[in-house]
Amino acid sequence: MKDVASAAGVALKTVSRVVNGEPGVHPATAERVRTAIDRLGYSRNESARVLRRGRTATIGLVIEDVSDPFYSGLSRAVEGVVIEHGCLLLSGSSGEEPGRERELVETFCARRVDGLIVVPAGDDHTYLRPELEAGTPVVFADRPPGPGINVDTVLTDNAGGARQAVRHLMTHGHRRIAFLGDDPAIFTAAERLRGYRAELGGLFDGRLVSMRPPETGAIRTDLTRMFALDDPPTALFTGNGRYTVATLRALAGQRVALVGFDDFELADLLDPGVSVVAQDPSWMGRMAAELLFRRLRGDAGPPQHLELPVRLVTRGSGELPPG
Amino acid sequence: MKDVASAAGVALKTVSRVVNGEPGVHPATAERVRTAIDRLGYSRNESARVLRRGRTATIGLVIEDVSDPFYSGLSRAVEGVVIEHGCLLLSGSSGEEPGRERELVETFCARRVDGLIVVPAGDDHTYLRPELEAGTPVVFADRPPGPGINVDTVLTDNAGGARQAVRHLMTHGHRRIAFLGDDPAIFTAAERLRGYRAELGGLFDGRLVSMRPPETGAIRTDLTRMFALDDPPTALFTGNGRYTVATLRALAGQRVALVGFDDFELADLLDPGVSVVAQDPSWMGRMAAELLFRRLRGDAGPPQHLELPVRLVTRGSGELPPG
DNA sequence: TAAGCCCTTGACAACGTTGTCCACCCCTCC
DNA sequence: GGAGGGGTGGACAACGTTGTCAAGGGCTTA
Repeated sequence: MKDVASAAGVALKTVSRVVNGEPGVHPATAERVRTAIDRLGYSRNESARVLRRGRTATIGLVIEDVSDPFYSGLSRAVEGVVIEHGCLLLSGSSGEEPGRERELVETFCARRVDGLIVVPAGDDHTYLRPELEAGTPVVFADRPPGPGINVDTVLTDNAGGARQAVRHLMTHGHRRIAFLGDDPAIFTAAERLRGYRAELGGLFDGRLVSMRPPETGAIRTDLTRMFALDDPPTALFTGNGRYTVATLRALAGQRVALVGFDDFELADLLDPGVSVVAQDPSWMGRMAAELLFRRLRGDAGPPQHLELPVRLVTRGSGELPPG
Repeated sequence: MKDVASAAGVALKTVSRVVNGEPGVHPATAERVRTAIDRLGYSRNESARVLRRGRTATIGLVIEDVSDPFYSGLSRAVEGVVIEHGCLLLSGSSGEEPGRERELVETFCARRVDGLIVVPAGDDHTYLRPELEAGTPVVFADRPPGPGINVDTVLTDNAGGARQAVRHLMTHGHRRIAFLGDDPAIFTAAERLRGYRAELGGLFDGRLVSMRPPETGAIRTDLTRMFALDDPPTALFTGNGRYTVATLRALAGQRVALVGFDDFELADLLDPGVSVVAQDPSWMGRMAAELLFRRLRGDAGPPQHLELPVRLVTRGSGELPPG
């Protein structure tokens, strides 16, 4: 910038004014400056700008794993809104480890991101206190923050979705419905289990619940055990996209009524088509980002807690009769 | 930092030393400083640090679309390597628009990323010249840079993969093999078309080539036209994952021999299982990131051009006989 | 006991930008 | 013809950190 100034024969500040499109520069001068900029291939050093102005025009996004379609859809939507606002996105995957979640958040904060969107892995977020007090807006998505932290949150109607799935299966005559899902330490898994249990009411049977890693082998073991019961399950409810796929593999073509949580590509091409309770990850991402930018624009209202509805998509697998 | 210093009764520089774990600080002093840091909730301002040191510990990644499984897999792998090196990842999707690609790259450069990994959308990258001359390493992935730019590049053996796919179908008796793929303005599409054509040799027939948007409707139209020919195709080769899926939908259960480029989840659960030529997106991401960090470590050798092999995965759809 | 050395600490400048404030010039109006 | 005002341009400090250099103090050694 100094070089540009001397090349154009003007003061530093004038170059700054041209670069920032500030008024009060003679067109001819501005033109001379722009020529010098092009000739020298100058580009503004954003770090210095950030240091001086205090805003980084950067948003931090912590998710569980970019390569999971749910989170990559969410990422894409967040990115869209962020770019619209002239900002950039720093993102990282926590891999479901609370330690990495915290590390990522703290690194992002050290870089002074203007705001954060977090899909938490842990359940203690008191470490966010200093940042929140410093005025950095934070939005939680998919899962709520731990106790003692109250900020904007966008969740899915997990329990309601599970109830819909179970009700759908019951409508088609099923009374013995198994649940295959994640560790209930994960908020969404716990909520879905809760909805499943609530809808089943007296029909609930703990032997029909399997909480294992989402691997075909483990799931096959549990399915075998369940099918060997005197009153085996006639239908399955899978707790998320990964479980649905792993379960389909474990079934190896065996036709069993099934409804999954989360939609996935090709669900319609399988035989039978897989009925699901569909979330909309881009909607969630967009909502979270919009809440964040509302805060950045100065909205100081009480924290918002959104719960997005789900949609039952019937494709055949949920309509198979018992037996 | 100033506050921490005065709280601990030491000089600014001493705090800096403690924060950076530099030697030559008395343990007792260091402890006092750390206490002050905790009490005040201080966290280093990375922007200032960057300004002073000149390194941002940030890598920029430009891809086509995070929500595409190929690119999200690549992203995840890049992220892994980047984190291993203590850096963060700024990422953006070009959406296949050269303008956005350039904007993203320039924004990343203005933020002084230490290095860039680019899946280009355009074919003119002369705008990278100033950055390259300034010493910022750039690695191209999946597609090569435009003419006049010679930097590290990681590609897939697209033509070879296409040849394998076609050969596989020919082995199973097919002579009329259609190609459904992307606009050949896209490097990978052009290469796959080239491989397809080369392997077919004299059997090539332009009427069996369809290059349309990857939409089921458009593809169905073209398939209908092809199947109405006097000598209709008996097998299909689809140019990438999106085309494979769109084509399967367009076929609506009709059993036609098919091999697709790109593996995808559930390919094995369809009936028949879908045979594919599989790329490994995480391998590509890892290689690209490792080339980049090799440069950052000072390797000044000539630009490397890697071509990753593909793997034919047979699952049934490629082994269907003609007719 | 004094000289010399290492260990610890601190003062200061610099990174590249922008906000504040001031100086200048030319034009217009009294 | 002089004063005031709007339109330009520039000097300077500050953002928060780190690299350089030097100074102080205690210890060893002759």
